[in-house]
Amino acid sequence: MEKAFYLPENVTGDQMRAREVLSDGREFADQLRVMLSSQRFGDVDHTLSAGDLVSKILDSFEKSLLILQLPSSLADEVSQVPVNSGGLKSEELDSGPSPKMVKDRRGCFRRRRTSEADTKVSSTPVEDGHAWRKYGQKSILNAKHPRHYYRCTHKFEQGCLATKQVQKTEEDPSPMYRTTYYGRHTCKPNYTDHNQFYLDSMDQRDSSSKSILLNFRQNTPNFSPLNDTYKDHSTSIGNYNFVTSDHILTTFGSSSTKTELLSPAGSDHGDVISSGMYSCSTSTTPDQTTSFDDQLDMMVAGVVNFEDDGDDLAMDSFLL
DNA sequence: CGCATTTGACCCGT
DNA sequence: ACGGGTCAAATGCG
Repeated sequence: MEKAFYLPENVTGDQMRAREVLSDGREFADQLRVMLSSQRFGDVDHTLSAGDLVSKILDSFEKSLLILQLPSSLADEVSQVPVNSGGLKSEELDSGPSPKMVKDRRGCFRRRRTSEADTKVSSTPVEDGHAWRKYGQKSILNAKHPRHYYRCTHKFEQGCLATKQVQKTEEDPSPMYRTTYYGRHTCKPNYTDHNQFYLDSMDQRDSSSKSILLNFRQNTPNFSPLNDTYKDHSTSIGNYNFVTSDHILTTFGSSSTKTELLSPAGSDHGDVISSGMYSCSTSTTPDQTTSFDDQLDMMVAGVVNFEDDGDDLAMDSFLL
């Protein structure tokens, strides 16, 4: 089934709001470019303020994308709200946990409807660097093994609605694990998590540890930042910057894992944008000092394109 | 003792 | 009615 990314009619208000937010992002990116052109990397204080700007840019993108995807994403979120979130629930909260009333509320959640799902199949259970808490297990019809249900550990602290399902499939040569992710991680993992994941993915060095780069740029065919120089050093994890060798990588956006993005489920623009991480990598070597500024230009240009032509996002993705 | 997992109940969509 | 997703009490574990 194909998911409509955006329906222009009846959403002019959202469109205008998205433009406003994207304009903010463009302004922040511009400020960042000015900042970076006046100073080079290596200054700790400067890096911190640049990080603030990156966060603001990120926030603008996140908000605008959320606005533009409101029809579907909102429906998904609403579908996960307890049915009895009205009078009955508040009544119980006021009177304390009465076992019988609590029992009556069991399972009173609407089932998730058709939301975006990313599926990954691997020979071992996926280690995606996120903290999951198991909340259920079901035997599935015509399946030899039960399905396991996980939610983000930070669901209640940070309202993160990401969930995943893991099912062992009976393949002939060896058992495979099918992991299906629902929703995006809106939580902020701590540095320890990130560092551990970073180390893990660097250790594994297999196909699942490849990074994906979503580069905001115009359709300029002469620009190819992903030459061999970049391939071995760029790793993107969550919202933080990582320097590997002589490269600095700035990662935008939150995502559950990189490998999720490689699944067929993210084949259209809407899915990729909604579930992906948006990153921009560059080098700090002297002969490539213009790269970061160029890419910031392209990131801004991508926003401009978006505003000029809402249907054509003019964004390309690359595998590193 | 606090947190995670297990497991049967409960509810929703088809 | 049934299958699947989620809740929450019971249980396990460090």
